[in-house]
Amino acid sequence: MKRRPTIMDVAARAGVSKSTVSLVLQGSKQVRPETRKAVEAAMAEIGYVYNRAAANLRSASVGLVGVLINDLRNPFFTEFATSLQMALAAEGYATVIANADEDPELQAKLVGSMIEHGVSALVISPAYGEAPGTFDQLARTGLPVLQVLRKMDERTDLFPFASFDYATGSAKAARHLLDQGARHIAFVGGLPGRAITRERKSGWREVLKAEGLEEVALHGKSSRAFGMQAAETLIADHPEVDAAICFNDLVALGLMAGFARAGRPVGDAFRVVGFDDIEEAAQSWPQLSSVSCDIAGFARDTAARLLAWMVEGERPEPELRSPVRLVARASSLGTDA
Amino acid sequence: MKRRPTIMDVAARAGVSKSTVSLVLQGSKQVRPETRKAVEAAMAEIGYVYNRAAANLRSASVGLVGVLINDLRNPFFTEFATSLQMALAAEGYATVIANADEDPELQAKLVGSMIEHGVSALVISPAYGEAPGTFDQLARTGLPVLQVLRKMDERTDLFPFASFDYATGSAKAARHLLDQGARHIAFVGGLPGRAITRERKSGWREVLKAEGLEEVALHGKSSRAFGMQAAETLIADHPEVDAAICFNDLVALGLMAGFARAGRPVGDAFRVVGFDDIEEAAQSWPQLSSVSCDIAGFARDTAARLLAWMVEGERPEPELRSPVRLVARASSLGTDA
DNA sequence: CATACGCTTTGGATCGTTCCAATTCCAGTC
DNA sequence: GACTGGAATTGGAACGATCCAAAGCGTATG
Repeated sequence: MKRRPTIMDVAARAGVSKSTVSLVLQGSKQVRPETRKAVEAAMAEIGYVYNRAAANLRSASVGLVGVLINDLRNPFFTEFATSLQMALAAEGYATVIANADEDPELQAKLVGSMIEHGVSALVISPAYGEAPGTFDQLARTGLPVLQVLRKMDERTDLFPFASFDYATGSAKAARHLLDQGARHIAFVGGLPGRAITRERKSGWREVLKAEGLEEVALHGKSSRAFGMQAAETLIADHPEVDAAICFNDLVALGLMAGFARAGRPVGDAFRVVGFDDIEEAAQSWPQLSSVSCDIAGFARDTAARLLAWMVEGERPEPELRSPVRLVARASSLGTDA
Repeated sequence: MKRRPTIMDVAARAGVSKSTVSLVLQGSKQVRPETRKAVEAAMAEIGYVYNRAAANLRSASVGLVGVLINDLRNPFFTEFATSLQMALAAEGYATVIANADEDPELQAKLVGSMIEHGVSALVISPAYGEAPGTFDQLARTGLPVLQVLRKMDERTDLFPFASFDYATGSAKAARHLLDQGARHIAFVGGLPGRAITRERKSGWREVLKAEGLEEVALHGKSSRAFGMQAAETLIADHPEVDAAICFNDLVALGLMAGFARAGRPVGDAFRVVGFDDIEEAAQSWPQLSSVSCDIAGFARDTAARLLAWMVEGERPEPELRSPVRLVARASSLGTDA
């Protein structure tokens, strides 16, 4: 088993000093082109691979960004993570993605592991729950840390927060359903007590209040399964309800499947709007109306804000809300449309 | 801006030498419990964080595994990656996940980046296409590399391969559809010419040949959108077809949505079986029959094989096929069932 | 009281890179 | 031919951990 070649081996092979090799590696323009060529040839010949650990030891590490996601199985978050990775890759930054699986303890472990591995910044969509000291540990490192999509720590001066303007989206959805003739709009999904549930309900609630309409809300896990179950509940216990805003598209798709199973397909007699506008929303039957969050664009903005912070030292504003857009499709417009 | 504390600072604070601190970090049992306590207290007080780069420099790096996935947006692969990460985390290994986005060049860059960051092993579900020298580069490093789910490099002695026994699954699905009374079974989805498409078709083809039945196959991207389009094609051009085996569940769900849109819901007059048994299969309407690949179990097995290789030096067998299971649901049994 | 023996602890060398100050090189000038 | 100045190159120190051989310490043994 031969050991991995180092810049010393490259230097010997190319007949220069290790310092010169280092300069070539850093793309310095003060080495003569011929020397550079020779060094590069030597590297190729002996199969040299850069040892970033050694480099990071000497100079403050740059170039590795940690992305920690509460639930990577949710396509919305997957899309965010992969878009962010691509945006950062375009700028020459490597990314490590990890999945906390909604487990605050695992999340704390992963944060520790990322810091140990020398990430120079962190983007985190936190898991809810008791995370003793995770954010204190982060604060102590002084690393740039961005909270996105969810907020665990209120110190947004330390950990700036960015998300979407869900409240306005929710209001848009409610107005749209009223325009389509709905009179009894339920809210379905979302765990009670969470900030994001409050936000996604707030616009709906205000519109209903303004119109003097009654509020029906069913809370639960944000899954397809809960959506199906909610369909049964609505049909049995709230027959007057003729439309629903769902916490997210997964719930909405489950709800539509539930109505289909009961022989009452969604579209004309019952209208549905979801949240997130995942890819599948445009491909379901009927096509699902949804409050569209441009997650890829959001990921690009996040990358830009993070880089401005890392490179220019320009601290982002503590709280940012990206605008959302209502995409009306057959599930709220009716199947003839 | 204060610099990050080192073991020297901890040592000074605890009144011991740096070597002792190092022993504590490594959990050596030859330090006196009281000394350990003192060191741990000192670490907590000054907020010490371990610098893994420095450690890896001295001792051959252990504990970081790279996971490179061709398409992380596909829930099947997301499930694999996250399950693998959790299985490895349970053994104390950190994992970095990256998404090659079906781009061989990006894949080559990511492989390079992972090696630079000192991963001690790699699990890769490769993107198809020209990847000049990516695997040669890997071979030179001598790292343990496992190919999973897809095979790019035929040198399975160097890069052992593991996947599912799709051929048998495909045969099971075809037999099942015949048992349900179908006579004209189409195969839908999968890009032509790819090994995985051949595998997932082969069992179907053999069964049809044995029964002397005609083969209809529609190839295309493995997406919902293609499934919907395929539904139209089948209805228009192949009205005799009364069942379909789909390349994966996404295509099957799209196909079902397409039939629903055409007013011909799947279940009794037309039967469908998919591949992968993703979570959504059990939650669609009608529920989707699927060739179930126990991806979480597969991920656990992969972790075990990888660790045996890394730790014991026990090279895995070059090719492994995990068994699959047909899960029959309403989409093939009929909606009354 | 000297010796031996575990159990703990320790100083120095080391890993592969970058940074810095110093040196060499080379053409141009007086 | 000596001197100058900028460009190119170089050797040594440094980064923060681990590893190793050796030393310290307290107790049991002869």
